[in-house]
Amino acid sequence: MNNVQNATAAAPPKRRTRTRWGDREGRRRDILAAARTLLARGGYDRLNIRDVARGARVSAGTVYTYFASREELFAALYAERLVAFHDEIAPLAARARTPEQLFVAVAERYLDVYRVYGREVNLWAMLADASRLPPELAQPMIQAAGQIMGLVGTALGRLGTRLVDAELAIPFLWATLNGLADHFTGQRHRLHGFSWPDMAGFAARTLVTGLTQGGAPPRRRKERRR
Amino acid sequence: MNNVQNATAAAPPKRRTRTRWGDREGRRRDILAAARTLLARGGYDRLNIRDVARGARVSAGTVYTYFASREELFAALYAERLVAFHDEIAPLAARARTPEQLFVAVAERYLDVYRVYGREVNLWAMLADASRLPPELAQPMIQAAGQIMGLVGTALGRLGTRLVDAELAIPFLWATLNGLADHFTGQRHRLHGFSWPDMAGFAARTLVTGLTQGGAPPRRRKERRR
DNA sequence: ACCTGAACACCGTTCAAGT
DNA sequence: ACCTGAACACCGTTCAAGT
Repeated sequence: MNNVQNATAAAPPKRRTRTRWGDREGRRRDILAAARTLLARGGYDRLNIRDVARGARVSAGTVYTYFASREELFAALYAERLVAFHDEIAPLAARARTPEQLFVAVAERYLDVYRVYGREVNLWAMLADASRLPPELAQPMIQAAGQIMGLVGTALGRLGTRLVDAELAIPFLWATLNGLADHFTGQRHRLHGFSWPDMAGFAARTLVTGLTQGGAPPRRRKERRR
Repeated sequence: MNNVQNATAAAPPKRRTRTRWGDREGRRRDILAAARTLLARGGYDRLNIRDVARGARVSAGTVYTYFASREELFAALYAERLVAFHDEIAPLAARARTPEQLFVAVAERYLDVYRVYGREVNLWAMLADASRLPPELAQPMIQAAGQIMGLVGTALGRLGTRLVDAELAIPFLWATLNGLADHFTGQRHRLHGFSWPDMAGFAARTLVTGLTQGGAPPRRRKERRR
């Protein structure tokens, strides 16, 4: 879906020189486009309202007639990115032949998302107290997150993977994936020498083994199945 | 000049009421104490240089004669906190009877560290390009981190836990622990209903199982050992 | 009705001036 | 020698004033 709408190159000047007034839709897109560019260049730190305004050819004050805050502007782009992420991993999830492959493919793509959107701001914290984000921005994010989880769940089902405790496994995987992404999008991983592919593969094998065979209380030591 | 450098308890007030001048050691402690209080109250966001200065009863400019930047002041406290963390978990690591217990105990304590120091700033990224942090601040952090890893390694050895690939397992565990801590110190975990003890226990069982039994390339399906 | 941009209330950091 | 605090260069955000 997104691909068609993104053909916003060479903005069409309906009016004369001053297309400005009236077209709020178009200006909103201009603002989002300028913000997207800044974000891609340097993450949340680079998302400067004055730069956004300059990029969208409006004044700083005008940005605030479209988005209540810098955080909200960010949230709008994040929601959009989650949908794109879903669309990216959908074919990969359908194609994966093992749960390990699935994990590696998803993690690989998630790295790009995290690099731009995941570092400084915790959007889910904003979602948690609902008052902070207007429903029209919160709802798409929640929906996209749900669809991503559904996608993974479906793929695991197709592969016949039986998780020990799916309810706990999903947030656990989500936290783990964030931890790995944080590790590898920062410079922290330079303190040891491992590459992302090595680590992603190792994590995939470890997690799949743990999530399909683990889960019994730690004391018992007979067989894995009685 | 002074041979007995370690006898710095109870700073001698050579001057009258204004002990201020001269005693740089003491003032450095004042600044760190003020910063520590602010940090405990609200994390990196609350670490405001003007507030630190006020708390230490010096001017804002003076802070910069002790620490080159806000980040460096933070780093000094972080290094200190890592040493305290090591001392906290040392007896727990010695007492743990299973690797799962070890993980839960360490993770539990780490949550407090992460809540204050781990959120906004990635110190390890600073460490990675060495020029950004002076050696006298970097060295204690690296040393503390090494001692913590050594502690965990020793405990695992005592318990007879054989990791599939210890070299990869350590950074993997570190990333995972950070991911879980981030999940539970933010508000994100409210989106599902699980408590920290439930999740910590689940993570412990999953990771121990995965790290002791996993690791083989995903295609082979015979026994765990040939 | 919609937009502008000066102004406000903050930051981290610097540096001439004081003692 | 050491400390001060005004000043600088930035922020996100607001709002009286323009069109």
